Amino acid sequence: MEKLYTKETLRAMIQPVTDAVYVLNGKWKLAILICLTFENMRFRQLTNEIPQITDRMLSKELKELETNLLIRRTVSPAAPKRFEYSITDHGKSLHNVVIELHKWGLKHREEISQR
Amino acid sequence: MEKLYTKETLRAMIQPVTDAVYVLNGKWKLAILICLTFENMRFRQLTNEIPQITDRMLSKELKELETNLLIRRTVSPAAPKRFEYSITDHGKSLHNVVIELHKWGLKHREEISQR
DNA sequence: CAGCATCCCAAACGATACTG
DNA sequence: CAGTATCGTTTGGGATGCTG
Repeated sequence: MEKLYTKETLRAMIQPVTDAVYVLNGKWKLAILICLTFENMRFRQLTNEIPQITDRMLSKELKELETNLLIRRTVSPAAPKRFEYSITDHGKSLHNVVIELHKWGLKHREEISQR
Repeated sequence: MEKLYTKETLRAMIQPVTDAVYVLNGKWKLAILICLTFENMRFRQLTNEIPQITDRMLSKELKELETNLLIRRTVSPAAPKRFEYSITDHGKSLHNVVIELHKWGLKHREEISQR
């Protein structure tokens, strides 16, 4: 983001960037997405992967992720019914964002711990 | 984030990614950062660039950004004193994150508006 | 197992007024 | 200009218990 960017270009970035963080916000959203990146999971599996989360919050966060088309909930028709959560293509498109956040998160921890 | 990643690798990503969004969270943080990417700015300039923000919120967000070493506040010694905010190298290191968030934010808006 | 309902506390945010 | 103080509202989130 050097001076290659005009003021107008930068101004135009604010809204999309703000939108993005807004969607990803919530204490557990990224954790859930990262889990579902590895494999489809059921509700109880997710609570095991993310031990501190409560049922209430998992339920809420899953709904919001679904609303934003980042994950999908499927019910197997046959008894016993299985409820499974999986990441959508749109969710997968967060790949680069997650990678960059990860890199920067590590860097930031170092930076902060040094002072 | 395909199956190149083991479950352990993905588990290890959760904390850094969560750290990163935590730091960037707050309704105006990225907006401020993007503004300061273009040029150093004074308090009142920032409120002009980001019309909806209140003095209180700008003040709060600036402090948090400074605590996290993303921006710097400098006071010119000569009268009249000038208080200026500028982005730090660490703040600039968010470049890739911002770029990816921007790209994804645009994509997301399209995705959502289609349904 | 897969949640939802309720209650409650803390943090985020906004509006307004005021100060050096 | 560059903020701070105070107050009220809204949202986020934890604890617990209940349901199909």
